[in-house]
Amino acid sequence: MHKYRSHTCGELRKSHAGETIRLSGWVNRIRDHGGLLFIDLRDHYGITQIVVNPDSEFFPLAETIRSEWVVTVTGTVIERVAAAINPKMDTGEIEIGITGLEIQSAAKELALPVFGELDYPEDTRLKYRFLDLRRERIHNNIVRRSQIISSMRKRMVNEGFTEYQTPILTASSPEGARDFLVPARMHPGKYYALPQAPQQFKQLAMVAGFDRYFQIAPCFRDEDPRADRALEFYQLDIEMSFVTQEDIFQTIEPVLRGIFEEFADGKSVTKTFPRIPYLEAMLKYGSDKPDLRNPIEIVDVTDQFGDDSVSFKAFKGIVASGGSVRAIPAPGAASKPRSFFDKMNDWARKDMGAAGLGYIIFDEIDGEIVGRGPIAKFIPAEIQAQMVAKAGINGGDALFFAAGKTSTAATLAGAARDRIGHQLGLIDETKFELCWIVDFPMYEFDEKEDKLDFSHNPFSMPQGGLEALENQDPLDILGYQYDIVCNGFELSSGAVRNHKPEIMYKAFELVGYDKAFVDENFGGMIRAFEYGAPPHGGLAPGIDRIVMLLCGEENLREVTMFAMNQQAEDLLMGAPANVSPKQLRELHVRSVMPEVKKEDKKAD
RNA sequence: GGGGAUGUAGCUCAGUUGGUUAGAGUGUCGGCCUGUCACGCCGAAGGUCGCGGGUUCGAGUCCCGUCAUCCUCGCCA
Repeated sequence: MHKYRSHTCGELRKSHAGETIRLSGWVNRIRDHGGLLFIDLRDHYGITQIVVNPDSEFFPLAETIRSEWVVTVTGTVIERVAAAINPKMDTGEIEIGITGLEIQSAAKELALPVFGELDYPEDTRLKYRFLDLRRERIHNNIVRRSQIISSMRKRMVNEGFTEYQTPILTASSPEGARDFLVPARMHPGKYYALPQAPQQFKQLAMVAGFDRYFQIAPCFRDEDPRADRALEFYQLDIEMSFVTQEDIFQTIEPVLRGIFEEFADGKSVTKTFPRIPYLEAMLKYGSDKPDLRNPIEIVDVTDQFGDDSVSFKAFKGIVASGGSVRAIPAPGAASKPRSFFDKMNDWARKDMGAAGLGYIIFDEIDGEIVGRGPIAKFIPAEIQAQMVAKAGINGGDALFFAAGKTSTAATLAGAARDRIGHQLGLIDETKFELCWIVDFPMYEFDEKEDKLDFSHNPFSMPQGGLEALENQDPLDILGYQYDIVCNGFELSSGAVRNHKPEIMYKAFELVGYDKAFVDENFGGMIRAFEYGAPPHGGLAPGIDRIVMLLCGEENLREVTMFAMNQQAEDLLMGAPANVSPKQLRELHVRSVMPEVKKEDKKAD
């Protein structure tokens, strides 16, 4: 018999009764009846109950065993009597009568109990990740992640894509996120950068004639992490040649829908992804990553508040100065207490930094819809009726109002839409609602820098091409740029690329970068485009976020085997860490520590 | 860097208007227990109430500062 096991802990059934077998695993749980001892033995595959009788020579040893020890058990498969069957366990119809026991590895008192579904502090979980990962939920998540990635590969290959690798040590590129840098030992003072994405490489692969590229690509961005954002993450990176935006949609939508359907676990998945222009998304949902499970749709009521008959000065002033007012329906909110509306207002002021949220509550009285609330008296019934009609609401509903500069009002309205949707329980948790957001603007005005900037991806093809760049107001130019959004999370970003050098130079010129800058920073790609570049495009769905959604989790760490905390520290491995002076010398690097605040300065 | 929440036994938590010796569950240790599967029963050990200062006759509780963790804003083309 094999030294450690003949079967796994999830394998044995009634049909094995009478066989002599050997199992190895962790002790999940012990029930000591004094005269009779039960051990639940767990491995990756399942749990099997071991029985030890007091007349067994191994009884004294078995009594010393504790949770999470690793043991090897030899024994006979016994069919349980009817009363002893545990229908909750796959192996619940049998148990193992022990004839041999070997302790492979004992365990200290646990810093983190494996058994049970309790929540534990993140730092403890991360420090003892090897224990945490033994726990059923996260263990299953990690396995599911592997299955999802495996399915992605299979689907991509079936669509005629080929997987290629691109460098991890590459050149820093300006714009975008902060790069992780790696000192170049052989080139004092110079640095490699870890790729934020293999963007330029996959485009170069297209120029090289490979077509239909994909990669499970590791990406690195040195920015502060969030629940849905990590320093290092994986993209299903995709690029195709000789394609229009429509070709890309037709190719990728089935892949992504297929992945979601395969792992949705009973939740419904959007059949045909709606395509929502960016401007429409910003108006109706106040976000470029709308949660379409939320039925609320925002409407613009700037004209209503601008009407001469309205005397609500705060909003009239905003309208007069070119701002906007957006109305957010709150279905059924009329029955909510005053505190519901006050709290929304407090939230807008405190969390959103807004002046506040106006609101009107609408009641149906004798067949007529009548508004009430602090600002209702400033708005004539006729104007209120226009708002009701525009928002498509009824008696018993309310309208919140977000006012300000158009972009500010839109964003505030979007945040309010999310909040109202959640608080009124309008979010259908049984759905994956996917959509394309299309027609992103090429440029936006950067208020802080007081200059024009790329709003999305500088390598995208502007709609209208060179002609648009030369003749249109840059802020009106749209790009062949698109996102995939699911349940309020941006899953993917992509574009038809700009493969013409003259359009590239012009696109950069508009944001203040001259030819020399482009040549210096994107020299490889520009050069490539001068030697026969195919029209091409692609996108890059974020694998971690997809897995997170499909596992029903709200944090990437729940689907990441070895994760960092929010301070970007690996508490298990102790990264980042000091290195020796010798290592630094070899790299021609010296640390310059930040200045310490005065009161902290203490001799130690 | 800003905002919010949290911090009490190995772990999960309770702890009232400030008032005697800070509790429970679980785990650990000891005893009992032959059909449990969150086994049960009895007992014991286990605490810098995150840390520092202040108010007070008296602080886990109130105040100030600070640290840590998470969420979030900035940031993430």
